[in-house]
Amino acid sequence: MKCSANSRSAPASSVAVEDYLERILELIDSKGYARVVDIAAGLKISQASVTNMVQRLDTDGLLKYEKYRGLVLTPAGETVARSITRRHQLLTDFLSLLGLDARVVEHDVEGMEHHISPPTVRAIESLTRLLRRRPALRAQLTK
Amino acid sequence: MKCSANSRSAPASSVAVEDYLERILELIDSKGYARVVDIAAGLKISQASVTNMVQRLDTDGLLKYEKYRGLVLTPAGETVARSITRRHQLLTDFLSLLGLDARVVEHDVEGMEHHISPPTVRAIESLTRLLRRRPALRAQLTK
DNA sequence: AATAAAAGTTAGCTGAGCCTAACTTGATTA
DNA sequence: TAATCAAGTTAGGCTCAGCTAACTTTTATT
Repeated sequence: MKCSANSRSAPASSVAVEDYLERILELIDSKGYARVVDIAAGLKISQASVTNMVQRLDTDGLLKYEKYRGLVLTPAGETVARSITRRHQLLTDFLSLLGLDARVVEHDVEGMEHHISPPTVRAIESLTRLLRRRPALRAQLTK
Repeated sequence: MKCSANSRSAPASSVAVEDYLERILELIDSKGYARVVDIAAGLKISQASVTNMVQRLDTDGLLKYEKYRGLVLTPAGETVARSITRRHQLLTDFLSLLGLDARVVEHDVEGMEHHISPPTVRAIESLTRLLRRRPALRAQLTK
């Protein structure tokens, strides 16, 4: 067969989907629930766009959504959300260790986090540990 | 004023625009010219899509395009193209030094290259030099 | 020079993901 | 409890960047 592994699944979570799930997980972890209005504010998009996407994420089995009532992540959705969150945290740690400005870090991480595959995540984790373990290395980075 | 620096410019080169310019530069550097059919093959999209985009890039001042005749990059286009090419090369070198498989490197670089800003480029260059200079460090990365 | 093949273009369509405006639902409070 | 206001939803529209099918132009072959 042409398609990989699971025959009836969502179309390999796009950048937008990952951004939504990441934000939703963060809201749930911090406030206990995720409202449309907060997701919209967090992603700096309109509430209408959020409603739309949330309906699609429900259809795709990434969350359970009840009109006007609220939403919860499904295990599948939480897996994606945790994965992107981990990549976000890792890249933030890594770039920060290189001495980059927090604003640059945030901006670049937001772009990069959607594009690193598991082996690369592991390799950067390894490198990050090394840089932490041996602060002297960091001193050699200037210029 | 609200918009930055130059009032009448292209909309801050999207991922797609960067992909086109990168491919065009590579074709010009290797064969001396860039044909629609080769750009299409390189990016794995239809010739029609290339024609469309090339017209837009002309409008945006990133290349000079003459129907049926061919195209050349403008200085502005070449600047963008060289910048993305540099980022591509740098990320490829960097991830390869971490011991990642060539296919993974290629895939991830293609995603990441559009999202690293100049300070991050410089920081990763610095780190890459360090890893090259001290091969023993690389040995400590496994696990 | 005629014709066949390759390259390039146009027209029209699609889907993702955003928007605004107008409407509905639910929560708050007078 | 009724009115108000915040939150949520729907409808319709836009841009970007891709597609196919049909057509035109250029190049190559005979």
